[in-house]
Amino acid sequence: MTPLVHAFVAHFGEMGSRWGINRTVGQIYALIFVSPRPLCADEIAETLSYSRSNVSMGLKELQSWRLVKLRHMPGDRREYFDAPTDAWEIFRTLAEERRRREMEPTLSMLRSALLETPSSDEDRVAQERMKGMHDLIELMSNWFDDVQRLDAQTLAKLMRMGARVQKLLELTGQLKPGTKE
Amino acid sequence: MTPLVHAFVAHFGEMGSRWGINRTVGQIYALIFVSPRPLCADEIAETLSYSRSNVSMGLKELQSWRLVKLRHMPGDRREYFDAPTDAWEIFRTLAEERRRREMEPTLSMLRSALLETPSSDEDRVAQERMKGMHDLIELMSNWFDDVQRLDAQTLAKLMRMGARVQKLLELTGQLKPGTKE
DNA sequence: ATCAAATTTCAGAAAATACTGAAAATTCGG
DNA sequence: CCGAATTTTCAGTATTTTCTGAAATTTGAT
Repeated sequence: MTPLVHAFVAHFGEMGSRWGINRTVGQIYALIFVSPRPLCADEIAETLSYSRSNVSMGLKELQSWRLVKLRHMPGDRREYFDAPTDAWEIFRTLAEERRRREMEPTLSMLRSALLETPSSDEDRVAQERMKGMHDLIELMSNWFDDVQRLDAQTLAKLMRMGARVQKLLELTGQLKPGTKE
Repeated sequence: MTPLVHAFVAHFGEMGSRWGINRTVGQIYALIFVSPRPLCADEIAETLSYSRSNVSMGLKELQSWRLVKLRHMPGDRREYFDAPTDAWEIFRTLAEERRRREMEPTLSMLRSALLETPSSDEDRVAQERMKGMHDLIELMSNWFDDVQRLDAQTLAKLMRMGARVQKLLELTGQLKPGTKE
């Protein structure tokens, strides 16, 4: 590993826990991401000094996140892995997986909590707040869904417009501030 | 705790680790969020059966996330805590803190990695990929910044428009698909 | 200033998570 | 279908993180 790659891999190892993956998984991903060619488990284990079995589990985890893809090299039975390099594609995948893992379970818990008949004033207050949370999460979830369908270029343009989008829409009369709904 | 509140608190405890906070912190937050009045550390420790010191640390953590606010009750020297109930405000806070904790460190690592002179073809490939990642993270970061400034109502409207925003902007001629930049 | 009430700190215990090596299972060329 | 190459599983160990209780510190009313 060159010093440049080493620094990148180490950073992903350190950040891993903040991102909800562990050190090994972070480092494996980083290594595959910058590698000019697909890597097999043995090479990864060797490079990062992790046991073969740990790398195997890490690769499973990365596959479940859809962050790495399984490849086969002609005349070699080993499994090789590479990672999408298009940042937008990675972002889409991550957003989708995070929604699925971090938002959906909460959304369904909230949905059923809101169906319960409140047994006290406390419960009524609690349900009110859960309603606010539920509605926002649902809105965000649907928005994500929607926006996922735009192509990367359009999305990039919209992002570069940022808040100016609002001004523009006001002009078209589609978005009048101060109007309900 | 009523069964309704209990279910909510338990869910936040379980999801905590996925969200980058621990079980205690998740439960403390959930409890404060649905409570009709501010709570003091002792009440929280009592209700959740955690030690007083654990609750103290959890509250520190929640304050560092700006998810709970310190309050004082007249004639009582204990510290009470409540949480913003406006879902949009919570979302803004979370987005900002997550950017700060999960994106900024990586952005600065990438910035310095991109300043290095590549020592090989491997490094050149690695830098190319890091550039793609850097540019997207930076774009998202700036977009967040920008969008944070819009008021909740406008933001909600924009989200409800979702992908339709694109169609509308095409009409105004501000966003022509297939045009570079 | 004093002192009791309240909060924080921190070293060590408990719990959860990550990692390894050996054994089991799978895969595929012959 | 045999057997070597490869991957996966899993029980046990190591590491990290969380949690507690006791002691130290801070706070504010008198």
